[in-house]
Amino acid sequence: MKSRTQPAGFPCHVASSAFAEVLPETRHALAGMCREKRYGPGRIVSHEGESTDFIGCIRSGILRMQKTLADGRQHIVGLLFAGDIFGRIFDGPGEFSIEAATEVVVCAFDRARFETLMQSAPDLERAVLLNLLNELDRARDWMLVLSNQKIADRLAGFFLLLASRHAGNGLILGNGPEGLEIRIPISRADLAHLLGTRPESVSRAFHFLEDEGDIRILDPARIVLRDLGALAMRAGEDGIGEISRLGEMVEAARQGPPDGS
Amino acid sequence: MKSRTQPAGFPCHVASSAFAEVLPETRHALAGMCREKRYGPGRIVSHEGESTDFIGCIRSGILRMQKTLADGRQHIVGLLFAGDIFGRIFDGPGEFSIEAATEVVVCAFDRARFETLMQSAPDLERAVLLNLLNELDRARDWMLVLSNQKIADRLAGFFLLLASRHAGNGLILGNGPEGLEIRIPISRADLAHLLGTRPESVSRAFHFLEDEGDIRILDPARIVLRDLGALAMRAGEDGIGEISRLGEMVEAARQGPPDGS
DNA sequence: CGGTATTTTGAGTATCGTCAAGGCCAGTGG
DNA sequence: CCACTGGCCTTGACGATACTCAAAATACCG
Repeated sequence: MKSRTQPAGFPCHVASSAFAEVLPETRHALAGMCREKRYGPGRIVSHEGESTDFIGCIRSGILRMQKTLADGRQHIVGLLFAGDIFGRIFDGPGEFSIEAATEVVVCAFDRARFETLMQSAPDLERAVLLNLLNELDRARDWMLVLSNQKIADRLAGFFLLLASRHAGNGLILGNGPEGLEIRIPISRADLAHLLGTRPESVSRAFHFLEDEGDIRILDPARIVLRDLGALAMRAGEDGIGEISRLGEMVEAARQGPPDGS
Repeated sequence: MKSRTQPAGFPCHVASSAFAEVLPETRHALAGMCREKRYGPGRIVSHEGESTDFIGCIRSGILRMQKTLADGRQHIVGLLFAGDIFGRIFDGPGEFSIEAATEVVVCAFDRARFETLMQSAPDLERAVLLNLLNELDRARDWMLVLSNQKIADRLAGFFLLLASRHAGNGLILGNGPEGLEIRIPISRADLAHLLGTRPESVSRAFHFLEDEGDIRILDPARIVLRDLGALAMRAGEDGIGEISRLGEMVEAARQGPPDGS
C-alpha cells in the first residue's frame, strides 16, 4: 500500500485519511508539532468533562467514545479508528470520555498550536470541516442502526457498518467461498454498550443470526458474513449504497486478492 | 426580544444563532444572496439522495430530518429548529430527506455562491464549523437518549433536551408553581419515529410519567414538567450539566417572569 | 495445569409491538 | 345549529422480545 512510503521525517501518520487533502507544507507543520502517545487497553485518554489540551489523530488501534450515565452504566456513542481525529476543537463541550479499547498509538497535537495553524492554513480548516461532516454522517448512521428494535437487526447493521466503513482498518480478514470474514475488534460487553443492550442479548443475537444462516461464528472474535443481502434486510438499510459497495469489494477480493488468497 | 430589531434591509434572519458571530460585511453578503422559501406541514424540502442546490437556514418552524428504511418505515434522526443550518456543504453525502414538520420559513442560499463566499470569508467558515460541532453534539445527545431501553425514559430524555436545548424556540410556554410548561411541537407519530417506537407506546409513556407524578398532561401538545430531577434520573443524564441550567432557568423565571405571569 | 475473565445458556419477569376498538377534536356540509 | 367525517390520541388484550439473575461452558494466561 502506498501509504507506507512516508518520509522518515514524519514521526506521525499525518498522511492518514483525515489529512489526506492538506498541502505538503501544512502537513510538515503538523508533523513538526506532533507527539506520539501510546495507551494500553482500558486506559483513559480523555476524561469526561475535562477539556483535553491536545487534538489527537489515531495512528493504530481503536478508541471508544463513551459517556457514563447517572446510574454508573456506560454507553458507547462511537468507535474511533486509525485516521480519525478526536479532541474538541475550540474547546467545544467535550462531554464524552475517551478510552482505549485496544493497544493504541495516537499523534497528539498541542491544541493551541493546532488551532493557530488552522487559522493560517485554510486547507487544514477544510480538512477538519470535512472530518466533522464525516463524523456527523457516521453518528446518524449509528442512530439508524440503533433504531431497530430487534437486537439481531442492530447487530446486522453493526456488521455492515464495520465492513463498509472500516474496511481499511484490518478488520476484514479475507473472504472465502462462504463469505466475508471479519474481525470483531471489541468485547461482547463493549458491543452491548454500543448497541444499547446487555452482553447476554448480544450473544443470543450472534447465535440467532448463525442459526438463520446469515453468519458463521468461527470464534467469538471472528465471524463470516454469509449473506450480506439478508443482513442488510434485517438492518433496514436501503442497502443500495452500502451493500453494493460491499458486493464489489467481495468480487474484487475474489478475482484477485492482493495478498494472494 | 431584541432579535426582532433587525434592519429592514435584511430580508432573512441572518442574525440568527448560527450566524451570530460572522462579521457584518459577511452577513450583508449573505443577506444579498438569500431567497425566502416557505413550506407547509408535510412538504418535502429535500429528497433523500438528491443533492440540494441550496443551503438553508431556518427562520421559523421545524424541519425533520429522516430516512426511509427498506421496509418503508421512516425514522427521524433529528429535528431542525429556527437558526439551524441544513443542506450539504461540499456535496457531502446527503442521505436524509428533509420535510417540514410545521409551517416553515427558510432562507435559501445558492450553494455554489455560499461556498464561494465561505472560501473568502473565514469567519463564515468558522461559523459553519461551529454549527457542525453543535450538530454533532446534538446527534450524540440523541444517541444517549435512545440508549435507554424503557420508552418512558427516552421520553424523559426528550423532554430535557427540548427544554434545555431549544429554550429559545418558543417551546417553553412559561412556568407555574407546578413546574415548567412546554409545548410538544410534533405529533405522537413523529415522536414515535424519533424515539424509535410506535405511537401507542409513546402515548403509554406519557401517561405512565403522569401517573408517576413527573409530568402533567394539559393537552396532547402541552405538558408540565413537574420533577426535573426525576426526569433526569430516568433519562440517565448525569444531569449536572443539563439540569442545573434548567433549574436556574426555572428559578429566574420564578423570580421575575418577563411577561409578568 | 490451575485461575480468571469472557462467553454462553437457561428460566422467569417485565416491557414493547401488534391488532383492534373507542374517544376526542376540528372542519365540513346540511 | 347540529350531524357527519376524518385524523389523531388513547386504551385494551395478546404474543413476541429483551432484561434480570443465576450458573455452566469456554477461552485466555501464567
